[in-house]
Amino acid sequence: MHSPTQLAQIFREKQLKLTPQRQLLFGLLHENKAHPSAESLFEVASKQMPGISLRTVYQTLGELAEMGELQLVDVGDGAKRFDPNMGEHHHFVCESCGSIHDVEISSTPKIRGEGAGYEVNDVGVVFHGKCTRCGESTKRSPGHQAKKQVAKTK
Amino acid sequence: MHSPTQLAQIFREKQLKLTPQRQLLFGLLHENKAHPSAESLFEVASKQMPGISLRTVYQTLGELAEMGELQLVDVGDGAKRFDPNMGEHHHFVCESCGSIHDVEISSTPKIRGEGAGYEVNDVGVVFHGKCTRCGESTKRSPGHQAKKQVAKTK
DNA sequence: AGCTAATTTGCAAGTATTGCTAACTAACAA
DNA sequence: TTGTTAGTTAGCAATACTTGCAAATTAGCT
Repeated sequence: MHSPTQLAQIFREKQLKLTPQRQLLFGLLHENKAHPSAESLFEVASKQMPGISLRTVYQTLGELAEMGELQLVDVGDGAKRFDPNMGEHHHFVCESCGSIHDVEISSTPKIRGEGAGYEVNDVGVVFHGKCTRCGESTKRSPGHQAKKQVAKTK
Repeated sequence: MHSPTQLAQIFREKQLKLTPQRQLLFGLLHENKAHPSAESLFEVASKQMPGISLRTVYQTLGELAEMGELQLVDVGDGAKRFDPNMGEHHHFVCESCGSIHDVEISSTPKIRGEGAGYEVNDVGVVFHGKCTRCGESTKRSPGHQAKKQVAKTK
């Protein structure tokens, strides 16, 4: 996604207000490689702006996604993740610690078989497995993080 | 997944009971290429066995998935889908009518970049776009089905 | 027919997300 | 600086999907 400064510009042009809530979120999302969920972003945002509403976080994330500034990532664990990296890439999810990493694949897969003729607008590839750290610790502890990131929220 | 007859055998061996509910579901799932959600299966099952509980459908689907008889497919539309086709394949979701089709891709993508070293256990590829029928009707109606299959439930 | 562990059910509860609306405020104008 | 107002925020209710729980039922065996 664009930098907070650029986003400010874009918002102004669209007659959208530059509220402190939005500015905070712009900053938190910028270059964020953690693939946060609305909830986890809310937690971080709350520290810097106590009282900010989870509803606002959802709202803003939704707007940014609609504007093409964020990519929605669904790794199948319930909550949607938001990724500011709009470049073509896919995701690796560690089934041990829940961390999500950007990955590049040799080439975006092409559909074959079954009649073809589909008009493909988007391809999502999600790998599940163990990340480097969790893979190593297999014979020691069952993962370096006690809980999956996802569970953190509750 | 195995045929209803084979499943019966497998269940017996595991001391699991062959209830009419299970038998019905075995039959409904066998060779089912519709990628049904628990709800949609429940609707169909209810016609043949009024009174069957949605809870039972969830229960049974969960058991079969755990036994490796069904594949869980998440296309990011809220409900999980169940696919008896355990062969290696991926999915195409029509963003117009919501239908899901099995697709084969030239080769399962391999991870490159970012340190690599991941232990990959599963790769899920989901294509989003327009299916043949919806692609055709683009200039006529907004899709051949009024509602997305998903919405059907509510 | 009787026993019992497995199963089914209904309902409450949990999680993630959106709809609605009243209160609030950024941005612009006077 | 103050006023105006359209755009925003925040809180809560409501929805959608799924699971936990406990009581009632039943398949499969003796």
